[in-house]
Amino acid sequence: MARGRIQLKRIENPVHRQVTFCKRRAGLLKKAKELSVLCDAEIGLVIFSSHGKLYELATKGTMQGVIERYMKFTTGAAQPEEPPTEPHHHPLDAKEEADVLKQEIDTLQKGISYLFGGGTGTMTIDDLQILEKNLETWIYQIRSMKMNLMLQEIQDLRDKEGTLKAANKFLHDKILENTTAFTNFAPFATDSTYPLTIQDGIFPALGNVLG
Amino acid sequence: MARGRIQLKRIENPVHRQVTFCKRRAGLLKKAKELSVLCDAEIGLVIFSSHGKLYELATKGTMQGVIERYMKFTTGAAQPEEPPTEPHHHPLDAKEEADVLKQEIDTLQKGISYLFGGGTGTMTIDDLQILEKNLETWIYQIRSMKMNLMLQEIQDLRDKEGTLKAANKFLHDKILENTTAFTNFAPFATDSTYPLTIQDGIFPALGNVLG
DNA sequence: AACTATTTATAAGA
DNA sequence: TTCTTATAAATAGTT
Repeated sequence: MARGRIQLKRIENPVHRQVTFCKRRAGLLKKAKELSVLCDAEIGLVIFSSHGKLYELATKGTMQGVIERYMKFTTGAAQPEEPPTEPHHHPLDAKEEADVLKQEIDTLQKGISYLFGGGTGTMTIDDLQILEKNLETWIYQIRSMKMNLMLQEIQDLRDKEGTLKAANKFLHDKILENTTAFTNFAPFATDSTYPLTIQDGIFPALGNVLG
Repeated sequence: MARGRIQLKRIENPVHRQVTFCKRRAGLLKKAKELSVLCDAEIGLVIFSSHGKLYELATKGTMQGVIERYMKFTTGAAQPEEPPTEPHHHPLDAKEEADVLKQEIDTLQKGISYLFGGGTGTMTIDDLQILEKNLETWIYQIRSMKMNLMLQEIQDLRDKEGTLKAANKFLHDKILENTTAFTNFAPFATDSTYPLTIQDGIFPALGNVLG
């Protein structure tokens, strides 16, 4: 970020890499601390250097606390949706798929780095071809499956919406009818005409939805 | 850091705090990724906003992997924490996730550009192979965008469904109420009680939906 | 969400 | 490593 840009790729010179690691690590830890203080956020940051050394930061408590909170969050949030009534209510976790793709992309990126980084022969054409095939297949299969599920769910919801709209209109009309009949034939029971007024207050979106 | 310093303390104004959180969170994630790539480090970063929302970054694999490595490191040669179920992930906002992936792809594309720019200028087999992958990332980007739109539509339809369900139940109850009052006070108008029967016949899915 | 004046971070050099 | 310094990035305040 100074005296010339740098490419966003692994620094090959080990001395440069080490220096940059020191500087940027310090910067990153500082930034993390600042964000935590300024915005009242809990942050856990773990850095393993390429040599395997560990650097860590946990604001608001210990790293254990952050990890536990993370665990609770990830395992807890994934569970609570499982309505057995509908056949097409699979949780659409794009996250899981995204993680898979992210890994593939990382692998691919590493392959490219090897390829033009002196050509030390770690990645062959065949390796890349296999990698590419895998990625292509993965993307196609996962996307295809997910797309089908999503299209199905959209269709189901649309159908349900239509049914509900029709039912709603029907019931609405019936209330009008009943109210009219009621006031015509039994004016002494006018207290039962309030629903229409209350309804508009309770469901302000109703006109929008039914209109 | 711009247009005047800020105190290193919690920002009291909630709007300012939220804006700063967004900006600095993006900056921190970017810095973390850069450090990982430049210096070949494995980084796990977990951010809980003050409102409890989770943001995470794991370079080189999953957060589970980082946590396990951290555990192993801190507890010496302790057992790697048993994987609870799957490397489950919370349903992170799809747009957010797509943005992250878009950045990954941008990085990948930048690497490809570098390869082309720094090369001899002629297209080798390797170059063509990488170009092919570049095209693939474009496909992915387009699909990612489409997925976001679909997820949004599903959410909208779900919201609408909720509104309709509530409105429907309300109207349904009102009909019951009216009908009861009616038959109590005006038994001569029993023909107005038919809706409940017809309703079940016309909308067989209604019970399912409302139940 | 953009813009821009400043502050910060940092790459290169010593 | 650490210091310096020129320059790139980040971002606070504003629109």
